[in-house]
Amino acid sequence: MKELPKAYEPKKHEDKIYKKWEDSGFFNPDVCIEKGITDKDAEAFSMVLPPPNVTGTLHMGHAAMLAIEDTMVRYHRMKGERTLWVPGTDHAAIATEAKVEGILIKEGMPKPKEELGREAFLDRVNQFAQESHDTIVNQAKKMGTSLDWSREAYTLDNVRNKVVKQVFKRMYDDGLIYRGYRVINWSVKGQSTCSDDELVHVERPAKMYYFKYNKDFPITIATTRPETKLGDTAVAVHPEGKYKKYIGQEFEVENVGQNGHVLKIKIIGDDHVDEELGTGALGVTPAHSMVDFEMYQKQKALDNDIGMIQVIGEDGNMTASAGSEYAGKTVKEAREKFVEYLKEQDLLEREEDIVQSAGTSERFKDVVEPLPKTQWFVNVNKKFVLEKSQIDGIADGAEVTLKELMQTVVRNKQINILPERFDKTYFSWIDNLRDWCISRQIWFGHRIPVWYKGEEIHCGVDAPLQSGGQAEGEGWTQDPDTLDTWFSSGMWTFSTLLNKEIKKGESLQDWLARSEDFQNFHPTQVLETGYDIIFFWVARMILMTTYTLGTIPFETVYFHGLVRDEKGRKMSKSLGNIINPLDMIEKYGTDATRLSLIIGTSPGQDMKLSEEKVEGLRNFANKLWNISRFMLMNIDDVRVDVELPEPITDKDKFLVQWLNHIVFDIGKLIDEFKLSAASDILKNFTWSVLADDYLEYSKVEKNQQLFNYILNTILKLWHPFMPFVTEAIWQEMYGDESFLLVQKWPKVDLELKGNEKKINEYRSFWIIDALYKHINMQKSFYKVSSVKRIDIIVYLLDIKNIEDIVKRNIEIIRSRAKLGEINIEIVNYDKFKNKLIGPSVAGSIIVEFDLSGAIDKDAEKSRIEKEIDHIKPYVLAQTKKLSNAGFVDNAPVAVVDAEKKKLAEAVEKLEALEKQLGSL
RNA sequence: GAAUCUAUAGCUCAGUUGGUUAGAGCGCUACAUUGACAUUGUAGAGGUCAGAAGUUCGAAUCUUCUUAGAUUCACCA
Repeated sequence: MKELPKAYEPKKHEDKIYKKWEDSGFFNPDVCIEKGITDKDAEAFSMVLPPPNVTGTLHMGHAAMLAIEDTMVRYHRMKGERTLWVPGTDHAAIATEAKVEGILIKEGMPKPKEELGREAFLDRVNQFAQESHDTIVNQAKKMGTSLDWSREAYTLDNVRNKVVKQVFKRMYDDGLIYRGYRVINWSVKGQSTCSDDELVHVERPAKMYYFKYNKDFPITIATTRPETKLGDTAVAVHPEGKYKKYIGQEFEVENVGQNGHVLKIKIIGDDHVDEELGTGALGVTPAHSMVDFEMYQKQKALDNDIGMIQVIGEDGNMTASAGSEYAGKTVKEAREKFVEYLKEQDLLEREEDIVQSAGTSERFKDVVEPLPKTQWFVNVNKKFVLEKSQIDGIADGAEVTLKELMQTVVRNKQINILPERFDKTYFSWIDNLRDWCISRQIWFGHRIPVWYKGEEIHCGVDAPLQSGGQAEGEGWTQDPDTLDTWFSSGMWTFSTLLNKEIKKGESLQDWLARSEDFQNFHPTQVLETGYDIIFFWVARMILMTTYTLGTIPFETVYFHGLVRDEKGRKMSKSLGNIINPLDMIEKYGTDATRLSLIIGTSPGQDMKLSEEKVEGLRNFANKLWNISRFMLMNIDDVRVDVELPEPITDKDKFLVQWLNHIVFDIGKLIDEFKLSAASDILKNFTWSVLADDYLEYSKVEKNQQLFNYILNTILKLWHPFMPFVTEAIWQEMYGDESFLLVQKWPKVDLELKGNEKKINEYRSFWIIDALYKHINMQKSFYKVSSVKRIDIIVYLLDIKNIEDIVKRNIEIIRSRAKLGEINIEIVNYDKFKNKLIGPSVAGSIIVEFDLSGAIDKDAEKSRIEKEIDHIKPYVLAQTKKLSNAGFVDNAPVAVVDAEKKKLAEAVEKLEALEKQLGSL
């Protein structure tokens, strides 16, 4: 017999247990195989951790992700699968660089990059990344994550760098990566490009100006950005619209915005122009608008070069091309000056207040300036040959585009997205996808593996060699830019599984071939992440993996919702509503924190979290502890491998069939990714069925071996959700050489599951439970102290065959309901004529209480009346339903029978109640 | 402008392919409590399932519309 302390104190156990788990090596599938815990031929289950930013700290979003993933991983490990969960961190290029730059500036270095130079600056960033890396890793451990730390990866380490370069080169050779002069999103503040997906649209008030370039120009245009009009080269009108006649004409427009600024404006036709909007004509500024640039390209393809004038520079100021009066002015100053000029010249027809949404850089927060620049792009529409394909519907050597690859694997369900509705989001994103700008003008990241020497370009994994074979060839300089961070994270599922030993000159194919982890664990089974990075990351992984390997990166994508506060608002510093997971862990324990992020949530649906919820689950963890404490006090000798004994008593049979059912359901639900439902059902079973009912009944009569079996099973079932408290109990029971972490998941007794007759027999205890609850309720209703041992007579109506079971369990009832004498009589209903009795139990048992005149007649009367009011309409409705030919003819027989039965029971009950009322 | 999601008890949510007299937890009310657990137990009050129309023998569940809220994408001349 063991005795646990009275309450579970998470802090006393969690860190100690985590350390034991880590030391055991069981997070590593190789160790599990070596120690004979996992069969080497067992099915694989692998997952990568969406790498948190190195400079980040744990927030509720991470906590939810870690809780959900760890629950899946632990379940599969216990099922005996070769289970691998790979950890890692993301260098988060711009975010990290900007953070370190900010720190250095604060420390009194106004221009860190200039002052330190590339190498020294990067040293500082790397140093910072290393330090904060440990923070996030330790926080992940606090969550109880069973990640295999021996395989930890980093998006910017040597292995990842090598594979990034290899893939870049292959895409370059396939013509999918190209260098082009195009309009990109430029962050003046960050002095870098950003991709379309990194823009956040912000609503802000603006003014729309309607004007003509000059008095002689025939068409009025409208714009919110007059200053860019200094760089207009065309006016676009609808090809069939009111300005049709001007199409093809060219105007030399003088004095635009200032004396002497001449613009050549061609009138072009374009479908994009909407006659109803603005003036029905728009000034085309190819250098400072994506849409205008596309028109420019379209015209060029038609051999009609309309030209391009860049009037805003990378510093955010007007260029010399804007004219001498504007050059060097800020955009704002230029706009004011231009509008002033229009007014003076009487060219401004009207201005209008509007709300416009402006694209801002997610990282730098400033409004981006579209401008033309030579950058590296991934062409998503170009055909290439996919040599080897394991994608359904695409053969080896087929010609495809990246877009097609991304579409195919989701459409053919090789990749399943949960919840399914994100399919639509995914497809519509791909439909509108433009070429992906991958070069960034920052230093922290994978440097573009391209070297220039005059007009020559060299793309390769290594720098171009001189003929002598020394290092970097003379005269060659590497492109200074680095790659978009998502370019490297796009390879995360396979780049983390590569053999860490790098061989110079080796092809990716050979490298993959000698990477055991890759052979064993790719594709991964599940990718679990927030839906906010579906485009950034999920889509890019699909792109990179299908391209590089001709296969999928993962089979299922599971999106969790965003964690919001109890009012459904986003958690933010300014609102002061942030719930810090580490505070919750400190206060209520990791298990409660984890479960609060799983129970009551569903995929893709934002979840509201309150401290009260975590608190409630802390209570549950303690309940589980005390359930175990109680059971252990009643077991002389606990055994890990205890067998399920053949249940003898009615209550044991009842519990056994229910437990069997639960084991089946939990497994099924987890397999279907319904973690919330699984934990909810399990919690309900544990608290009300096991603790409140079964264990209470067991105080009268115990079965040690069954206790042992139930306890083992319940701890196993809970382990994936609440790893610490369950492991703590387990090790109290079996010593710290035994790990619940790697115990075998409980099995469903299929013989019992399939045997309906046996199940019915095992369930028959329900009538005893109902009888007990009925007695309890009556005592409560009549305000009889629950401990007062009153006498009762139990009348069994001789219509149901329940005599045996009631007699067998009479002691259980007496003891639990705290009764005195119980007499059992088998009677006919007539016995109750003109008598005051309570309602029946299931229409077959009537209980008479000896209250020695304690009954309040009025109270009883109103109670019965209330019950009659409740049941009467039901009987009427039910009768009507059953006399409706439409129902009886159309509904399935089983349904009709069930309804008939329900009616019969209700009628019986109603009659009894009416009789009682009459006797009052 | 387009798409998607949400609307069920005071609060947070369940409600499986349409067959419920619509459930749980928290909160509230009353009572109980000396060895598993006050981080507890028992009982109770509380809902015309956002609104309207339709399909059906039957709708919280399916369809359409309306209202409110949220998110994403696009446009922004």
